[in-house]
Amino acid sequence: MSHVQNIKAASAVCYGRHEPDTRSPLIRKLEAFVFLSRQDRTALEQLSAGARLVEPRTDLQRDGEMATDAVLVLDGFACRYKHRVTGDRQILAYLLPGDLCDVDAPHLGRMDHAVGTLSTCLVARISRETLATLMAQQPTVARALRLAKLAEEATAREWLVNLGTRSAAERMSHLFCELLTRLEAVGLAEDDGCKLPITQLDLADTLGLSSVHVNRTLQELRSRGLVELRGRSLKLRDLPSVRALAEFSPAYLRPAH
Amino acid sequence: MSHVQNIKAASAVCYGRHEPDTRSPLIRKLEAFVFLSRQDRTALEQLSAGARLVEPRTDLQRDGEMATDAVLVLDGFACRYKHRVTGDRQILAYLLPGDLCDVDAPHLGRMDHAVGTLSTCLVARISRETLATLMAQQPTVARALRLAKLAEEATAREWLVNLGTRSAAERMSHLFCELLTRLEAVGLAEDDGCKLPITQLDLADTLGLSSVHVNRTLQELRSRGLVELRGRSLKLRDLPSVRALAEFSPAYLRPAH
DNA sequence: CGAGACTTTGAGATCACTCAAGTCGAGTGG
DNA sequence: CCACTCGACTTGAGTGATCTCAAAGTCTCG
Repeated sequence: MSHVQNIKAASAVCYGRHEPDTRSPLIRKLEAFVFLSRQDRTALEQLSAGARLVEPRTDLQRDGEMATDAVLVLDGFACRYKHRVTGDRQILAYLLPGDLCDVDAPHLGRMDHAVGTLSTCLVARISRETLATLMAQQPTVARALRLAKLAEEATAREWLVNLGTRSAAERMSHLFCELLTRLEAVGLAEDDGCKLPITQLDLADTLGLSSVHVNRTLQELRSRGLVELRGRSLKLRDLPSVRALAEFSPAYLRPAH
Repeated sequence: MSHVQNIKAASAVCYGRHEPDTRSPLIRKLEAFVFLSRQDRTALEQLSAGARLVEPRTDLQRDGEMATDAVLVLDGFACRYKHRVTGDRQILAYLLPGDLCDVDAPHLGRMDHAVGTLSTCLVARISRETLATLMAQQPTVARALRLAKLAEEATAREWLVNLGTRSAAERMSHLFCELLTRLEAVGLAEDDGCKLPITQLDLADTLGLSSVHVNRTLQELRSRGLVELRGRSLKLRDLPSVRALAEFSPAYLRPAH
């Protein structure tokens, strides 16, 4: 139920103030890496303050500009991406609820890629100073963020293997397994299914395929009883087979375990 | 003349003790990012102590094992790579002279990929403690290493674009431009040429192509007067055209500039 | 109900792959 | 010094995966 369907629905979203189960996805994610104290959680919850709804297909950071502050995704799908001069786009990574991106942006000069929303997103911008204070005062949080970064790097390596060596069906299965696992970690998946609020064109630009071929591959996976993707929701009908096809093993998403 | 041709020749290599021009490649690389004091340089030179020659195709860190210490490449080509259960291999990154890899390996639990030599290499292993001391006592060096890491990440993003969106000839050109630029930075390239001590099969596993297709693409680039690769040495005969074909811009290799 | 974005389908073209054979070159042993 | 071996490179021919182009179908939202 968590993905922002439209602006009105999302306006009602409220994180972690009264109900124990509606922790911010950032906290849920980091708790998979470390044990957070009450102070840690409080500090993290404050990051969500001032979150704003952002339309689909909106840039959060532009390629070539100075990176100013970090971006925290609270709901919806965003991504890092790069455009070629030919107009081709390659998506480099997905930013899902709970992902805090460009923690060390300040070090970097100009961005060498862009960050943008795919669906409507609930997003908080976090200033360099806020972040520095957080990292200094909550060392456990700092450690968790470092581990999250390592997971991000491992994910990039998996994507290289995906693009370099796997067939269309394998690539797509691998991506679905990864997204499902990551969304499960923040409580946004159940029953081997999750929201997938992106277009087939987005998938194509992620997997290095044409959108036509994405469509046909999707049909193939469905006809084999493996995967179903209708509306904006994804269901892995036969998780063991999908994992086997993709050679997916979730270990890389949990470094230091 | 810097690449290790064979074991006897390499045994004579001696870094930065007497001659000002034979600085360790690590120092040359980091000086592209920051200004190093004499103490910084001395500390860095000590890392090269105890370097050993390693045969081609030898693992330096195995996939799935605990990462113990960091690896500093002083000469030769090494890489990060991953094997699929099908036997396919994907090379994830090249480790060239001056590259210090897995600085934060200690954080990580088990390696999610392997590191191995492609050619004969001169390699120093650096313990976690040595590294920690260095980072604590030479903050400038620590900063340079962080910048080097950012460049590594940017490189991985470029590779994703390469594998996802570029044709065989474009991919290969892009890789050549990148390697040339990186080797230039450590004084191992001249005249738009450099050593490239790897096989066509290695190239294939880097570029996500078959070795047969690598061979044919190489011939195409040569017949177009762009690139020559014979023996183990590479020459970009028409650098502007190769760069244009590859859409290569070296900015990503120099963050914060 | 109309417009625009997204998805689906068909058909032909192309890029890259596989398999298999043959060549080349460096190193080895007789 | 030659013959042999092994790994790397090259070549040809056929195959298959994926792409492009173009048109039609569907859904959503105003």
